[in-house]
Amino acid sequence: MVKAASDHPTRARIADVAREAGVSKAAVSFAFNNPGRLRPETADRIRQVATALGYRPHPVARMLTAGSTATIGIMSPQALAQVFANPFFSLFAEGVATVTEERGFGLLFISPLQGSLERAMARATVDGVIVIGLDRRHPEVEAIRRVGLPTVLVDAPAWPEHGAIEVDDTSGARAAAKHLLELGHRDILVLTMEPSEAQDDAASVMARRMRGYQLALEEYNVRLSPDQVRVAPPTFEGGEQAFLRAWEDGLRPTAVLSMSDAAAAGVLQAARRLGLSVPDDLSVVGFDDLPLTRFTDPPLTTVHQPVRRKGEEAARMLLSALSADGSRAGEHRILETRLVVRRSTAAVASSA
Amino acid sequence: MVKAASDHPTRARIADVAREAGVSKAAVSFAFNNPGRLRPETADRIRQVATALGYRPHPVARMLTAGSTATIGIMSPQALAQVFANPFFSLFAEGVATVTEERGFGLLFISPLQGSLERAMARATVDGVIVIGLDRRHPEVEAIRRVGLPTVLVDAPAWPEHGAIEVDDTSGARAAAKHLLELGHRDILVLTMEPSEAQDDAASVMARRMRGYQLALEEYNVRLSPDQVRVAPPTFEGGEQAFLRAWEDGLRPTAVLSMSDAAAAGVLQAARRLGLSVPDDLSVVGFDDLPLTRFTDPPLTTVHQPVRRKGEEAARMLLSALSADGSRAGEHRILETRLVVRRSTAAVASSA
DNA sequence: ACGGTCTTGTAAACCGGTTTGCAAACGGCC
DNA sequence: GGCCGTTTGCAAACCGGTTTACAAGACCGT
Repeated sequence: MVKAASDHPTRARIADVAREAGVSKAAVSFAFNNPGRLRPETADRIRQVATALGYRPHPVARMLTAGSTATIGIMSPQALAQVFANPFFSLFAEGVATVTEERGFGLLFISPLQGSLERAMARATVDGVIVIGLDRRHPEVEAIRRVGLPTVLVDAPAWPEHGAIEVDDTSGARAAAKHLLELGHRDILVLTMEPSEAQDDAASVMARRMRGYQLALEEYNVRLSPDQVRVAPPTFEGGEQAFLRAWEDGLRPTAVLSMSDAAAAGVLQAARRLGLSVPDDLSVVGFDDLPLTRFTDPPLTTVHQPVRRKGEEAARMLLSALSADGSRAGEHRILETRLVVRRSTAAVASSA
Repeated sequence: MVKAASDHPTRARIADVAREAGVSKAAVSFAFNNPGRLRPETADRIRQVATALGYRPHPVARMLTAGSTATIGIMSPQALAQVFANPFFSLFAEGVATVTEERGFGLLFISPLQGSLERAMARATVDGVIVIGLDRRHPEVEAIRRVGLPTVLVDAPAWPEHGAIEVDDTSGARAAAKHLLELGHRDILVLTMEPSEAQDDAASVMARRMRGYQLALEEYNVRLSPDQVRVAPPTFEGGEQAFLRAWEDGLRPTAVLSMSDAAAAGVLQAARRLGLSVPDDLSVVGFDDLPLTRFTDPPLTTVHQPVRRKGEEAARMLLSALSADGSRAGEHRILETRLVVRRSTAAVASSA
């Protein structure tokens, strides 16, 4: 292995400082971490030599003896580029970051390395992991578990020994559908986020949301044909395309239930292109209540979930599991969702 | 120091595996990293014992001997929460991530720890750093330099020995202003991102953009009163507030030059509230060309800068500096900007 | 002058791996 | 049977710090 290259010429080590200052390595270490053990003037001299040499203790070596990294990982199955492109993640990370930062912890993003999450996991120098976007079926999850790193699972039912944070997707989705039904809509297009195989896992976010929709629809005796459920990746383009295609296929829904705000925003755009007025000709409901709903025209009716708080709670749980007390070790929280009615929904037009 | 707590009960160490398999530590190491050195069946047996014990080599220890962390840092002076809330950063990080990930590097975010970037720096286990949002005046930059970590500075002139990536802010800003002037606008409100002290540094992004605006204005003999230059934090709310306040102060600009897209979007919203039609009554130009411009109504005219590519280039430069060849060590690149005219700008109304 | 406590510093062990140098066992060949 | 080259494994050194256990002086009281 070609070491160096990383440490430019060669950085000063503790031994260099010790030699230069005419003391032992231990003394140098004390000068930084336990100055009380040294005569003040000795400590000063050592520190001076250290700064003169541009010495900084090698963080990795320090971690090794400390036995902890003071860093936690956020692990997700997507490539990092996708993660950052997704405003949902940014918001979640924001929540995590506020608490880790406040407690002096670093934050490392763990994403598949050469396609393997496990490989990435093996290289990750973290004290604990927050897993998001991974349900129990993923084999990686079992791998993580075996490694025995403290873990909090987000949006997925956890094993009893680990913490978990979920959100009441079903109620939120149900409220969204009910809202449309109460406004008189019967012809509804549903936009889900991923192909339906992924929905088979009853524990997945999408399955839970779909169940919520269905619950409300059944109350009103409305049936959804398979044609009325379409996949729209949670992006602006995803929603735009999906709606346009549905329109081309002859569908003429009066309302859209989207599982993501981004796709909902795309639908807004598509509607404009088709000359449809929102909400007069078409009602649209999103999901998540991301900041981007502030930009849309009209402002988007959507299901709010406390994404940032989800991140905060996950971080707090994990940190508590790390700190010896471990009070919240196996905790399992479900946060609430609620419908936020803005201006993208209205009563169905009286006739065609 | 309370070690453990991080390693749940106590994870298996290499010595445990060695004892259990009846071999030496060296053999265990070989079984993973250099199986050729062992008789195949021995290697197999060792690996079996290892997985049985749930052993994974301690990544920190590994780093220490490897002499490299295979991780690079993105350092910014803002708190992480702000970083993730800022779509500009997300986009930049996206660029960085695509190349680091592809090359098998991890990504660590470095932000001030208890107010000190230097402290954060000291704890960061990285092979190199990409610095963004920090100009040369920051004392921390000198500190980093002393530490001698390979560095690439983004949006700030670098020292000769380090790489740097900039963007031609001035030309972009100038084109934006010129565009408005050609449309006949003479009464223009400028929205900058931070208080003016920060603009004093001629090297700062804001100063460069302001210079671009001024250059165009001078060409048309248009003067800006101090009142016409306002601070709007690069957020939706920032732009909204700033415009409303200007309006209250009696200003009646026909156009707005915003240094951020987010603030520009806020202006759009404010205009709507004031009953102004964009672009008929008010023209708005943003900066950066972030994805959010897709959501605004009307689509935002803005200055495009290749944010993602900036991230990619920065990462590539740093990685090249790390790899022994170091071909691009002291490189200094300036990427282009260009005006993207969409639908938030139009000729000034013929009269009042 | 002597034993006891405090101060100041050092040597060595340790964290958990990787790598080098050496040695025992093995096999082939003359 | 003796010599030599491979295989296969081990012991020990090392990465760069921290921490423990101990020692040498200084200081103190009696």
